[in-house]
Amino acid sequence: MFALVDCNNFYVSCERVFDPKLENRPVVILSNNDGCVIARSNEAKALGIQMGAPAFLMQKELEKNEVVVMSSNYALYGDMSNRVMQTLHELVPALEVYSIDEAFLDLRNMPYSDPERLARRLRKIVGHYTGIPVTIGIASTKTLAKVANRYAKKRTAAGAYYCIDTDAKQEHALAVTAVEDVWGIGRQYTKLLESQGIHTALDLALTDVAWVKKHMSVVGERMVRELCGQCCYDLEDQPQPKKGICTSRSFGHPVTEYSILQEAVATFTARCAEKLRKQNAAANLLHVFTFTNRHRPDQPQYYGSKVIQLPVASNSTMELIQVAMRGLELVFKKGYYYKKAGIMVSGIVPENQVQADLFSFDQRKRELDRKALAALDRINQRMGRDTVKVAMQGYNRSWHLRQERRSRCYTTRWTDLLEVGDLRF
DNA sequence: TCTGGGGTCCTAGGACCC
DNA sequence: TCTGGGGTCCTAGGACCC
Repeated sequence: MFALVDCNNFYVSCERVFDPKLENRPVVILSNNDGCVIARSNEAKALGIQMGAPAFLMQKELEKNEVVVMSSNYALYGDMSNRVMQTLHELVPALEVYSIDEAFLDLRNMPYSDPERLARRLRKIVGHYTGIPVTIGIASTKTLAKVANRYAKKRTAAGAYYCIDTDAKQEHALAVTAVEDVWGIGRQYTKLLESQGIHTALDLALTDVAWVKKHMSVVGERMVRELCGQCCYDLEDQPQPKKGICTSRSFGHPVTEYSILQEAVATFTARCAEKLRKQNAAANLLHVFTFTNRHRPDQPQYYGSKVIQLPVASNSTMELIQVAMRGLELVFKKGYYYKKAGIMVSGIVPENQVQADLFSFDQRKRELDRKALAALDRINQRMGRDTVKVAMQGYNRSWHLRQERRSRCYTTRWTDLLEVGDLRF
């Protein structure tokens, strides 16, 4: 059996742990730049506030209903996620972290003969240690565990658990799950399936596998098999090395100046280099892109993009920034209002398997860089991000995100520690 | 004024090899 | 009526996830 543990309204729950005044009130969390709604409390869901809705279009509605609107605080959510995952891992060692708020557990080797008892225990301990409420779905395949989790959430607003351990329960859960809510079915496949009269997960489970394979590839075939209880996806407890790493942001204000764009792109590149070093990898390709605001048809539109092959794979902040600046120079055109820029690195290889180049490879310089960067990572780890940085990243940050209502970094910054006197119930 | 960010997998088709 | 056969690598595009 697999269990899918999913944190309820995760970002809102994180905020509530440190600010109990948010309990029982409608709360929404906005995406970067305070753009769209990306998390909602149950009270906000009940008001009909949609996931992904642009905040500026809902201003009045949010005010009218006295909805608490907050910017997202990823330092907090990331840290709370680690705590939840660590707690789960202590209870069930075979764990796959599937996303910031979800984990699959492999229950095969657990001493509990009664999975529901285990679910109750997991909920209780995670709640006690972290303050985060979770919902648990248990079934014989990952896809069915997803179905069970969804079913549990629908059944009780508070979120609890559901275990698909008999054929009757399986059929029932599938029958009441809309096909669009199946893991792996998005907008396009929903359209296709609805047109064939396939409306529920049960309909899909009973569909001819050959037809599904023809129209939805092997991914669809596996989905159907998993819905029937035939396991196609095992637990992946070892995180796979990334094939591409991307850092990109929308700007708080449109950017027209080359030097500001340079600072932003240099900062994104530094972030990508950090991520590469963290997984002991280096990249062969660097992709620079920047574009204008497509929601402004009154302004001239432009999408600039350039991929550069590095002579030797690298994870050096200095080297990658130099390459990125060359790319940006080729891409930048004067006279546009840039909305967003980013860096993507790919062609990723393990750091210790970098193919050297006969002519441009300077072993000594690389070794010096490596030492300097290790020191830089240690300093920034201890003293905070960008305590030491490359000058090109600048001090200006006028391209900076809008984050008008962000909570404090309660768990990751000493100056933001909660004081007990802050809590007035 | 204003609409997120970061990923994965699969397939088809073209270019090329012997 | 009847194209040779068996491969690899790369890219673009489409679908999906949270």
